[in-house]
Amino acid sequence: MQMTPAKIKLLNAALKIVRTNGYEATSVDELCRDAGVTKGAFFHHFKSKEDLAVAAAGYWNEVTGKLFATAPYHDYEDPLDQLIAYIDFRATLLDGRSIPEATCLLGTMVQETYESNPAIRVACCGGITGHAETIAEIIRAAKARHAPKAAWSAESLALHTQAVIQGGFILAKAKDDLALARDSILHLRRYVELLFHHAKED
Amino acid sequence: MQMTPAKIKLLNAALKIVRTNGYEATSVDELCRDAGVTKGAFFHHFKSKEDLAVAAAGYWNEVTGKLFATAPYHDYEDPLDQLIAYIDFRATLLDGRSIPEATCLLGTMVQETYESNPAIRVACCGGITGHAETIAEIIRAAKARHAPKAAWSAESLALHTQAVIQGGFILAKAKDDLALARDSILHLRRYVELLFHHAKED
DNA sequence: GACAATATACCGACTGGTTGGTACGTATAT
DNA sequence: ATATACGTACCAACCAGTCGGTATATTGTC
Repeated sequence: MQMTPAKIKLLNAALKIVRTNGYEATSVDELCRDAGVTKGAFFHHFKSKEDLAVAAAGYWNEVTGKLFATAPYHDYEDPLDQLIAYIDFRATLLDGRSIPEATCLLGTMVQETYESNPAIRVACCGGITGHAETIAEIIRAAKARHAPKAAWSAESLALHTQAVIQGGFILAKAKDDLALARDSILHLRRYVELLFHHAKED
Repeated sequence: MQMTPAKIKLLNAALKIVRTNGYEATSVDELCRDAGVTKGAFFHHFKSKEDLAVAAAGYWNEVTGKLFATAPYHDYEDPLDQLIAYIDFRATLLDGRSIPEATCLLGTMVQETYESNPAIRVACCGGITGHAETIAEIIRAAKARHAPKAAWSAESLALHTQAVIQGGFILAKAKDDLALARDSILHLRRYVELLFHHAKED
């Protein structure tokens, strides 16, 4: 998708401001000010504020999709190693970042809009489940190799990884400390290890 | 704290509407309409909308505090059984409820307000960590009895339980299905079992 | 126990600023 | 000559919050 400078600047502003203040508290004027464009430009590219949010979710998926596609966890041969490395990678994504920079646009937006803005909810759902599916693939391979008889499903565990990460962000926001998100990711890592360690014993 | 009818009605309206639409999207007028009182009553009892949010967080802690204090998980003798029963109890709290009814006011509010409304953030933090502390006590006892040498801390695991629950709510909102929250709680249950099962082996 | 004084609980019209969105103009590229 | 990409001025609706008012309890005084 080829994008004009004003559109990209508006999307980047949305990523930044919405993650900081949420969707409802973000005004179109503030978005325009931050992007350095006018309202005319805004409504030329997006037919409404809701439309911008949906586009921002898509843009977020593009940006983070590339980040994960080129991340080092793919380099391991054993899918279980890949999974553990993915979890560690999620932890390193917190390093040196402020809370708004570390948190997820989709989780932030869907919390506010799930009842009132179906279009945004669907866009956020697509992004989260889409990413979870890439992790589910890794888990499927790990399960096939190391725990073929395990009772849990790869899809469910993949979604659980996302729940832990999102929940960690909420605690981090509440306590104003990303260390809480890191701690929860560490528990997640231990869970996965125990899960496969346990399966190997049988 | 003795409360006048209008105040209680406003707080109950806040619990309902904020969990549905979020803090920013909830207007004072809507709150008054739902509570069946006027704006005069609102600003008589609360000096601002932010003040209402802080009071609502306190009210939430009161209501849920009683719920957990009288919950059946306390009846077990073994603290590990209590912990597992607590997790199961959290799962049953999802039964027959709509998403707004099942979700946590504090997690919803802090997501939107952590940067812009410090007073609300602090109130949410207090509620979450306060509840986590009651769980940490149970975990401390369980650890002392069953896993005294374990590497993880009771406080950290207690916070992790809250992160999983909060994260489950986000996935549930995204997919419009509370089953996702239930699934994550089930993974949490398994994690705790593995954690203690593993410790006993050593 | 009568009466005034004061405080509390609530009402509803109003205000000034902000909101998302529109109408219309212009510059540039094809 | 037409479409795209903006800019500027503007608007009605809505927002949180105010203000002067009333009704009812509570308290102090004799």
